[in-house]
Amino acid sequence: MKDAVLKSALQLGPTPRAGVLLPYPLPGPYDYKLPSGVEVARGLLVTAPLGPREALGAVWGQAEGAVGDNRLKYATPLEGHPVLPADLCDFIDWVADYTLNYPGMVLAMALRSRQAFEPGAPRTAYVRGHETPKRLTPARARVLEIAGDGLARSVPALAEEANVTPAVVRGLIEAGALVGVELPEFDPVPRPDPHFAPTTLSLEQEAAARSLKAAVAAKRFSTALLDGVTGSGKTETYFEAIAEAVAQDKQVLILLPEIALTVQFLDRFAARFGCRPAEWHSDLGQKERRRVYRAAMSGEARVIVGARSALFLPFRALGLVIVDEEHEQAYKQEEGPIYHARDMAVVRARIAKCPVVLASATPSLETFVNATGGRYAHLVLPRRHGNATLPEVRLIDVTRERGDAGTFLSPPLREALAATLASGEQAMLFLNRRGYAPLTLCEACGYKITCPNCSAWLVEHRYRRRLMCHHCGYDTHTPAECPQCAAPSSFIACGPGVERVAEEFAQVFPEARMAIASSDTMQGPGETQAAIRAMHKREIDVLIGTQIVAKGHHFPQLTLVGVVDADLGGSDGDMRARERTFQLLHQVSGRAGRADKPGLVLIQTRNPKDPVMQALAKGDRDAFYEQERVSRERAGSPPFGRLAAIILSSADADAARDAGRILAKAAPSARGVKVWGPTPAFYSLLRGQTRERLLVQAERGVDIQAYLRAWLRQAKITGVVRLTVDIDPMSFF
DNA sequence: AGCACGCCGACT
DNA sequence: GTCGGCGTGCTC
Repeated sequence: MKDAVLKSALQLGPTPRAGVLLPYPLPGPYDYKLPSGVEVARGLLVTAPLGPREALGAVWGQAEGAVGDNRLKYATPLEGHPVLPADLCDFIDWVADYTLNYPGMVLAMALRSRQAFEPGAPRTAYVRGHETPKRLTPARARVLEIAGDGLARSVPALAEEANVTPAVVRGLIEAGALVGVELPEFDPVPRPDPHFAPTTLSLEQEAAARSLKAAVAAKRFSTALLDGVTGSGKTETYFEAIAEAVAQDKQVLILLPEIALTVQFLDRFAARFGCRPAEWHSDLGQKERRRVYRAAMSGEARVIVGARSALFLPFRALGLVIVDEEHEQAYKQEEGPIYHARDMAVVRARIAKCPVVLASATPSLETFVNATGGRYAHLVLPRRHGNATLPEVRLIDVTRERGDAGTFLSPPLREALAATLASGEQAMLFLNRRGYAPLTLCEACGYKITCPNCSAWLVEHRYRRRLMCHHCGYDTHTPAECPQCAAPSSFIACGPGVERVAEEFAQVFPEARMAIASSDTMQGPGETQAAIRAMHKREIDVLIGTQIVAKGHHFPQLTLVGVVDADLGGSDGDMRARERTFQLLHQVSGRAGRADKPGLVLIQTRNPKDPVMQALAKGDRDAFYEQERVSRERAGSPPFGRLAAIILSSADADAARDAGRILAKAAPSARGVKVWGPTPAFYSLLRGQTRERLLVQAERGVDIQAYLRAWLRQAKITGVVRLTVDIDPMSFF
């Protein structure tokens, strides 16, 4: 086969040459010969020999010619010559350039599911043939009767319907009584119907929807922030934009921050459009992956909901991109090529010349600045849908209102819980900390139990009777005696985790029915759903949980939310800490008091004067954002300045530190650029790797990528130290 | 990313 | 004397 290709190439005139991008960390495309007659088309998928192996790659342009002709090997187009869309190729180049990654490694994200390109295995189904078998047993008769309706069925389907073994069906095929017909590999992807069940929108929703639909109809790049509190109906509003795009025969990409949310989302989508959209995320089965990938590439899949990686799907006719909960941290990819999916979604849309909609109740400051500054359209949905009112938020100063030592529910919170339970309503306690206690220390000598692989405390998980590292998964049991001073059973638990709050709650309210929801008490999403269902069915009165309960669940009877410790994550120096705290607590607060019942939110804090707490108590989001904007502008922080982090990691601690020093010394001086560090990363030891960080801070107009490229080109980091660049890091550490 | 080539310690 | 450690370099 391959010989034939080679031979024909030699005989039939000139051999085309092409630059082929391969999914490896190579500086650029490699030159290959193509079989004669094959056009050098950007995006053409090929297999190409690279050293000892055969790699999947894509034609990226004309051959460079730097490598001698005699050394060029043949790349072979994939069967059917599938071509990656031009806008995807441009996007890949752009991302590589922006994130300072090898283009091949970015291409690798688009080619992740290799199987998607292998020739499809068509399914064979069977219909009644002309022959009638000589021996017509009752089993055979049943099969033939079913097949008599002319509908093509697979062997297992026929066998099941006729209640016979597949062997009977095989026998009939053998006898010619059933004949095979080839079916396409997959059933057709259902097409969302824009007119299936249009929603009645409020006036504000209607106005926003009209604006979004106009943007879709304009078929050019634009950006809009859909800004509305929880329950204001953002989803229904952007569904109208989706309806418009589908009606225009365009494809839609909806990004969600995590797959856990999709089940609910898929159902809502189906209620509006008559079928579920296609899904794309990391734990999709191989077959489904292949199906969705191909359907994206053929244009058959109109709407695809996915996590970050869906940005790299080969959409044939992308007409709208939606980033829901655009402020979510989960959009930041922290491994491999580091990128922010929200920002890349904007770029993807710009290259595809289509609108992008960012939706949030608590936008990132970057997006807020862009929207209020006029760069993005700012569509505001000011009210909750229906008559539901926003909850009342009260701060509890735990430095004054404290209970007994070692308790975490203050007297006012206990009173409110008691009142809520007495009135037969539901409550939620929120604490963004898994496990029983975040720190275990020796009472005798002060020794703190830490992870051997990471510079982090081990967290006690009392249900599992383990001490666990939340960074690398290391776990162990509590030692019988202190490894430092050998004092027996001297360990005490410090601080609260959800398990400990649940324990205290059960002591105070022994008759109340409660459940804990945390990513580790739950055995996967199924159990989370169970806890949430129990809450819905009122089988429990109180749900105690981590962030997992903060997102997207509507409990009509939930009228009280207690935030056990609002001061977590208040690490000063991180410019986004306040913003994040605000976003999280706002989201949690939004759980209280829906469906006409007034809600109450009690926030326990040691700093009631803090602007974040004040903003929450007064319900004045924009004043808080404005204050944050000013402080960021003053500090030259994003979006008023640019940041990049360089991370040096190595199993050899000294090597990482040396590399950091050498690199810092080699930093070129440039106008408007400051280089900080090296300093140990916040978790300086992570999974056994020592990590040093340098931070580049640049003024807004500086080409920070060019600066980094010039710097890193001359300072070669070698061997055991790995260098990673994080453009637009989310924190300073 | 793989994989091969190439120089220094504990084994048949 | 060899087998094998992983450090460096190459793949069109």
